[in-house]
Amino acid sequence: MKISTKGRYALRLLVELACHDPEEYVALKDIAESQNISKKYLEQIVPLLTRGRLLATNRGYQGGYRLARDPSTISCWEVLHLTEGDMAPVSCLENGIENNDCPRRSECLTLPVWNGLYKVIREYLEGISIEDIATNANGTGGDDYII
Amino acid sequence: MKISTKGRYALRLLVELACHDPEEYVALKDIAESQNISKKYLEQIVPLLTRGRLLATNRGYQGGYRLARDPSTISCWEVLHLTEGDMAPVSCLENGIENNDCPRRSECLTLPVWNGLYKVIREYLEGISIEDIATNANGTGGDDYII
DNA sequence: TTCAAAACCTACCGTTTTAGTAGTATTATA
DNA sequence: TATAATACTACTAAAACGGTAGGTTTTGAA
Repeated sequence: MKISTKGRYALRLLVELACHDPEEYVALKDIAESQNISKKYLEQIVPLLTRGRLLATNRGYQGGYRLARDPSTISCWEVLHLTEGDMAPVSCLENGIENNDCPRRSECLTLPVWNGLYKVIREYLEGISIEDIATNANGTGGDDYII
Repeated sequence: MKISTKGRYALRLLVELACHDPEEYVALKDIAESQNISKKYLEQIVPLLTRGRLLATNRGYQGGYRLARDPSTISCWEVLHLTEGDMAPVSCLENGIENNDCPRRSECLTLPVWNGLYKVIREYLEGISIEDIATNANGTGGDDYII
């Protein structure tokens, strides 16, 4: 039950970009350095975000990445869904509870627990935007977000 | 970001026991059969629950397991914590946010996101007991728990 | 007292996922 | 055309996952 480095690094990268001029293209090298993440590994993560239309890219000299949308419209959920794949807490829910082909489905008493957990996680992460994080919008100076 | 079979099987086992006479010892063989889970694999999971004082056990002829506590006092959180280990969504939080020794800790903008996620997950799972599941306490006939 | 049914213990194992590294190709600008 | 950037693909060591296998110990009944 862990978020992998892919999702965590992607989030940090997007937050960092949200702190830059929205027009400016930032090179992966610089992000990797300031975030202390392997640039080569980031190269592998970033295409997930460009394909998901979260990042705009510029190749060649002085190229780099910038946010493709306003950071207030990009939710954590969207980022993690792109990088972590399906965020369902159990595989039985991966294609929606309706398309569950488990033979025990109808009698499974625990399935509603997982479905509710899925919902709780999704709603929490949908409620936090990249901008929220970049501006430390929980504000209180506390250690967590209360939405 | 998945609950493994250990946690899922453990939950199903406890729910099944909650449906039996609380005094009766049920053999693992029977649980494995009715739940369609490898008995040998369950043998590996069950000690986690006995050590956690959720199960009482009886060895030898006509032995088996029964719940050590009233199912209304056993929460999903407790079960998953015992079987899945620390349920923190990122390793940075595994020993509590205070004992995080990451050098980036103080400047890490994403940490509060994970801490809040941790909280949301914990509170949801703490709110559901084994008895709730066994009696299908969400009641509505819906697909998830709303606590 | 012996037999059988149960829990208990521990080693092993194939597969998948994770967290990268490495090298090359392509693109764009000065 | 040199250079600095992204893009793509292959590889890999280590860990986690989901079991299987085989033996030991305990207990109650015949």
